[in-house]
Amino acid sequence: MASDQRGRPRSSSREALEEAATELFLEHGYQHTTVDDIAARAGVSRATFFNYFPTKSAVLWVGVDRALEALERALGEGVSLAEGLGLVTDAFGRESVPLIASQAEAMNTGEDVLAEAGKRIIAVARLVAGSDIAPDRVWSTTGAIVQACLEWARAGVAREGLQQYLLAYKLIEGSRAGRPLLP
Amino acid sequence: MASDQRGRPRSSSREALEEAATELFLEHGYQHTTVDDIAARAGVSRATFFNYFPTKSAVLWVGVDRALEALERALGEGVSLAEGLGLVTDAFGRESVPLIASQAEAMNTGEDVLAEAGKRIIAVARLVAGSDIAPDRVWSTTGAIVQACLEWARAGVAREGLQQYLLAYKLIEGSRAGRPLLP
DNA sequence: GCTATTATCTAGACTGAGTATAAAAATACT
DNA sequence: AGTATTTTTATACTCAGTCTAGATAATAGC
Repeated sequence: MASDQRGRPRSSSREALEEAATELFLEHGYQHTTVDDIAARAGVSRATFFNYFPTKSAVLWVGVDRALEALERALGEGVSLAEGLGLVTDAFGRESVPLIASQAEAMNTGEDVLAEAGKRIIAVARLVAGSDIAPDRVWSTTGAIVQACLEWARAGVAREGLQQYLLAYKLIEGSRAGRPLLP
Repeated sequence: MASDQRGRPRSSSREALEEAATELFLEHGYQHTTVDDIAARAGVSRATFFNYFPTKSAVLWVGVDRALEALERALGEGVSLAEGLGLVTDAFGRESVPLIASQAEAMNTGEDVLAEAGKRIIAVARLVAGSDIAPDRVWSTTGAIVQACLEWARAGVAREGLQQYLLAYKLIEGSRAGRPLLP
C-alpha cells in the first residue's frame, strides 16, 4: 500500500511551521517575529512558508478562516444562518480553539493583528448579507456574532463551547430550527 | 501681523498630496498607485508624504479618522454616545464627505482597503465600549452605526446628511437628548 | 547685515512582507 | 535509466514604512 502520491512528498512543513510560529510569537511577540525566523526554526526556507500560509498573520487565524469557509459553503447550499452557525461552531470543541482566540494577548497583539480582525468581521458581514437575514439587520447581526465570539474568547474558551454564547444572543436555537434570528 | 511661526514654512504640501493621491487613485486604482507616484505628482519627496500621512491608505480616510478623533474627544468629556454621534456628524455636511465614502468603488478598492475599513469598525467598537452603552450591546450598536454609515455612503451621500441614517437606526434622537440607544 | 534658532524638506539606506521565477530535489510510473 | 510530477529552494524584485543625517527656508536677536 505505497502512497499513491506522485512527485516529491511534503515534508511535514505545515505543522512544523505552525508550531515554530506559535513558539516565536509567544517568545518574542508577533511584531518582533519575522517570517524568516519562523522558517528558520521550522527548518525550511522562507519560500516554503508562503507555500503553506498566504500571510504571516494567517497562522494566527487558521481555525477562524476554516470556520468562515465552512460557513460560506453551508450558506451556499441554502442553509439558514442560524443553522450554518450551529453546524460550523460544532467544530470548535473544548480543545480545538483558534490560536488567536486563546493567546492573543500573550503575543503582544498590535495594530496589525487588529486590522486582521477587522477583515474577518467584514467577511462575516458579507456572509450574513448573503444569508436569510434581512438587509437592514445585516450589521447588527454581524455585531452580535462578533460579540458572542469575543465573550467566548475572553472568558469561555476553556469552559464552554461557542454555542452557549451564540445562544445567549439568539444567534442559534437550542433545537436548531432554521428560523430568522433576532426576532 | 507677521506670522508668528518659526522655522521653514510648510509649502502647501498637504493639499497637493491629497489631490495628487485622489487623481492617481482614480486614474490607476488604489493598488497600482505607489507612494512614490503620489509624491512625484505632488512635486514633493517621498519622505514628505510620510510627514503628512502615516500610511498610504490614510489619505482615503482623513475625514473618517477626523470624525473618530472628534468622537473620542467628545466621549472623553462625558457626553453620551447619542449626543456625541450627533455632534460629530454635524461636520459631515452635503459637500464635506470622506473620500472613501464617495469614491471607493471608482478606485478599485481591494483587500487592503477592506482591512482598513475593519480597523475603523474596531475603533468605533472601542469608542462605543467606552461610552454609556451597556457592555452586552456594544457590538450590536457598533453594527448599527456601521450599517447607517454604509447606507449613507451607498445611497445618500449626495442627498441627505448622515444624521438621517443614524436616526433611522435610533442611534441619535431628533431632539438630541442624551438617553441610551436602541431601547 | 550676520548669527542662532526652529521647522520643514530631502536624500538615502534600511527592514520586512509579499510576489515571481527558474532551478534543484524527491518520488512514482514505465 | 528515463520521464513526469510535485515540493522545496535560491534569488531577485517591488513596495510600504522607518530612521537618520543633512540641506533649506524662514524668523528673532544682535
